[in-house]
Amino acid sequence: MAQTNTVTPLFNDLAKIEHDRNVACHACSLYSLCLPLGLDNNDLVKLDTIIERSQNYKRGHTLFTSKQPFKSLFVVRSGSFKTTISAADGRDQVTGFYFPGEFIGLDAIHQQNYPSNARSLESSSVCELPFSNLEDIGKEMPQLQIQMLTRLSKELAGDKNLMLLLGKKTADEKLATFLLSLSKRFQERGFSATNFQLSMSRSDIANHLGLAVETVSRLFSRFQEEGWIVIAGKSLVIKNTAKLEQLCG
Amino acid sequence: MAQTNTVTPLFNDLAKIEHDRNVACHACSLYSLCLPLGLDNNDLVKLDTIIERSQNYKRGHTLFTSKQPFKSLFVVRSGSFKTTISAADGRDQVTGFYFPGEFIGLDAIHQQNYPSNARSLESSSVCELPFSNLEDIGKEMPQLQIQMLTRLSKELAGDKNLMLLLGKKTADEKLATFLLSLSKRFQERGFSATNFQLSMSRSDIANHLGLAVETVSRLFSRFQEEGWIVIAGKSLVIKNTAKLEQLCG
DNA sequence: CGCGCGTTTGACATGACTCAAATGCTGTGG
DNA sequence: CCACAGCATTTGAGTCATGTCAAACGCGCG
Repeated sequence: MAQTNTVTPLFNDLAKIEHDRNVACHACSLYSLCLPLGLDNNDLVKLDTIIERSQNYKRGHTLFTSKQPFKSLFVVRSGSFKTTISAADGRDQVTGFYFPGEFIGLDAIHQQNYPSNARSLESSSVCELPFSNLEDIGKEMPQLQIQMLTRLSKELAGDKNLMLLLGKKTADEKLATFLLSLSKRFQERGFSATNFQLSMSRSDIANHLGLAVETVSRLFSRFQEEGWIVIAGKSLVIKNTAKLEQLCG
Repeated sequence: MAQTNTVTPLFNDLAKIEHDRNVACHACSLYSLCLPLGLDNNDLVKLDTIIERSQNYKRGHTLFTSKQPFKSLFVVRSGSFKTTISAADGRDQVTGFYFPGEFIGLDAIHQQNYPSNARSLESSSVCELPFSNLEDIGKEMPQLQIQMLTRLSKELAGDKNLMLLLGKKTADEKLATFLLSLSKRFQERGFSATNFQLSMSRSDIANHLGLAVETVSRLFSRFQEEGWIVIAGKSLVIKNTAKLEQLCG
């Protein structure tokens, strides 16, 4: 249980990370998690001229939908987002949740229009990378393209694991896996691995994990009865990480 | 029903596409589907010196497993492959099937070891791209990196659709979607969209779709009773594409 | 402060799984 | 070339995890 939360607030608030639109990459608190990692100073300056920093969006803001032409990639600067794809009949699947430093729109690079939809789960902001520019400067900044390849590959590997989750895991295993995945990502961002806010709704979680809302609700209740977590609305405390790891399957 | 099968054999045999190890990219029958697309002549010559063409593997050959260090990407030259990832307890998920011209190993770029396993489903061969080299020549052949980005993005988009399938679709919808996906990929390779061989076992199909083998078997039987397909062992004939499309959900 | 929606909880239904057994196919060795 | 062994596939019967329907609750937003 002995967590080393050096400079960590009790509850994360990703929306508060960075609201200043004028912070350059080299001064951004996300520097070590974000795109510019590995770029030299010259390239960093170039990148700063390309990136467009968004205003602060409120909850439910649509970054893009599958009907819109692909123009830009986005990196979350603060807050969080979800992406979804829609079947012909309107059913949709939450394909991912995105936190500061993570890319949104990587699945769009190869085509005219975004194949998915992206919207904010809370007060949020992004850095926007116009893609036409990015392609042009590929030759000038090969290191940036390597970064892009790395990011794409990482998301791909994550999605393969989600396929394992959706295809093979039980409801218990799904939720345990999901909670630990969130935990790890919060920790990577310097927040507590055991105390955080779920910015997404129960129904978003259920949808993402291929479950019914009611099932997720029941699981939360049972996990709490068992003493593995404490859940109150959107606030989550993980009390028994080892047990959850064991549950992951 | 009026299919225009111009130069198409009755049944596809991907294993027969190209067995000559000495065919250079520019002369390869897969040229238009493969990596070199968009490269100028100079780059194509360079690429030819980098690529290593494998011998002909037999069914069940392991290209790599998740324990091995990441060295190369592979492009299927003939035959077909499946990739899987394994959970801690040994359960595994078939994450994809790969046909001539398609990349295997893209999810490995960002890390030391392959995160998944790849093995051939039939007599098969590959072109191997040692990745260290590829990274070095990124500057020289930016167009190649764009191709890589495009491929990665395409696979990512495909995987998002698989998440929709695994998370939201019924067994009927899953199988219909799967069969049409195969159909489309065969057609892209110049084969019949309605007559082909399933190189993967029922249990591979079941696993990939998040179903039990018995369910898949029953579905094949029922689809046949309904007159939508004719299935005999590994040979499939699609009789009613429209119905399957309607079933996709 | 009150309305509305998100969440929780309960009761019941069912699609798909598991277990079991028959059948069929494939590759191998005599 | 055929016979056999072993594995893949099919088919049937019964169960179960999770979904669906319904209703109460309560938090958060306006």
